Amino acid sequence: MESQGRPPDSPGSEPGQAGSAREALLHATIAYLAEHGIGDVSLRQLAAALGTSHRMIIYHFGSRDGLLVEVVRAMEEQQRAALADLRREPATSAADLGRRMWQRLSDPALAPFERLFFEIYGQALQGRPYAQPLLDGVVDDWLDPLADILTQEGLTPDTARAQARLALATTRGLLLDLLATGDLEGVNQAMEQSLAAFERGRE
Amino acid sequence: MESQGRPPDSPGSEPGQAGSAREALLHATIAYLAEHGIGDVSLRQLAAALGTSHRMIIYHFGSRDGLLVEVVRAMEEQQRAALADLRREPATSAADLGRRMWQRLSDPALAPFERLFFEIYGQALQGRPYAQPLLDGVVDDWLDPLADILTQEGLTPDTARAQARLALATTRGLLLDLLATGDLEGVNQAMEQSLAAFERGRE
DNA sequence: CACAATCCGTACCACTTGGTACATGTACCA
DNA sequence: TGGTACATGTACCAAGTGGTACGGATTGTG
Repeated sequence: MESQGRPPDSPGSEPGQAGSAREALLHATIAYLAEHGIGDVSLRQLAAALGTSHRMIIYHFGSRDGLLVEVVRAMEEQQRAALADLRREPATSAADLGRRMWQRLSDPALAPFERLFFEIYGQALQGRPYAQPLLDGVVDDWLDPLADILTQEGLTPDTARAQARLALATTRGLLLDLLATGDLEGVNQAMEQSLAAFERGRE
Repeated sequence: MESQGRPPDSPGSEPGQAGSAREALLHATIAYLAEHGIGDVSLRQLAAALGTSHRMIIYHFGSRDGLLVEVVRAMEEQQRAALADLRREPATSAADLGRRMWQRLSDPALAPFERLFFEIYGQALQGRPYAQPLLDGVVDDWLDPLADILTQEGLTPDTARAQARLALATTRGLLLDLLATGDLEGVNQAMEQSLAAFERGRE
């Protein structure tokens, strides 16, 4: 008599996971936070906006922070998926690959998520516990695949790693700029300079 | 009979400003926030930590957000002062100047302030009103002086501006990396690659 | 002196917070 | 049919929130 009673709402979810109501709630939360930020959102505000009660959030995630942890985790998964996407595309050169990736990231449609990313990043740097999971791997998870691409271009492992780190930092720095100023053209020029300098170094 | 009564505690402050008690409170606040972040700090916690009462913060700054606005403003002033410092030093080349500036910024002693900076930046991107003053000029205030330095090196105004933007973004991106990973050596290597690439482009 | 201004503390308020207790509904299985 | 786990709503709580009212020092100036 170890499993009786009502199963989770929809049986089509991974084993060990709670039901799909939880999943739906999680994704709705991410969409909401992308628009409103994470800073001033209370259980009740959030629940009301999501059309449920704060009790449900507690039920599914244990606590407010429990929910936020899951949000961060889900966002990391999204990032990793984007990275996998990127690597599947056949690209002519590393620089061109960078160009395409940048074009993707600078799409205004992604801005809300990037704002959320930097907000949580900031919180994580200040030690807010729910945000900590983002910090682990926020750099390292990108370093290996980026360095891979660059070693395939003929860079030595050490240079490739440093260059990967640089590319990541440049991208994030320019995103920060873009989100603050909205000056897409100016930021694009800066990115182009960076890529051009890299190409010049390759010859 | 327009100015009678008790003057501010210490007479050594700008005219039109409130007294030095206010100033002292402000600086103590900055020091405190650098250590604890801005996210979860309430009036009362802050007042207690500063050895005063929350009433005093309201008295001097009108509201919690009023204080935070002043904190942000003061931090901007600090940034501008650092920039002025930087430009006063005679430097051999733009790249060397960049090296020295980076050495300064990557000093662990500055980490708390940089964490605070990025936290507020994140809040500003989400529209938190007190943080908005940081957003105006967070890029532009650096662009002109940096572009100046680069035009003096012989770059055309357009390239100088783009390069300035790039340098700023790279610096901030690498700081973000450094604060998350603590890997000073790795980040230094990336910065060195960036500066080397710039120098290579100059020949 | 009396007045004015700065400065600061105590007490209080209405409201919101995260979280809990408990009852209830619902769908499944034995 | 009755039990059980999932799911959800209502009511509640202690604690903390930003902010105000008000009273009182302190320290100058006329």
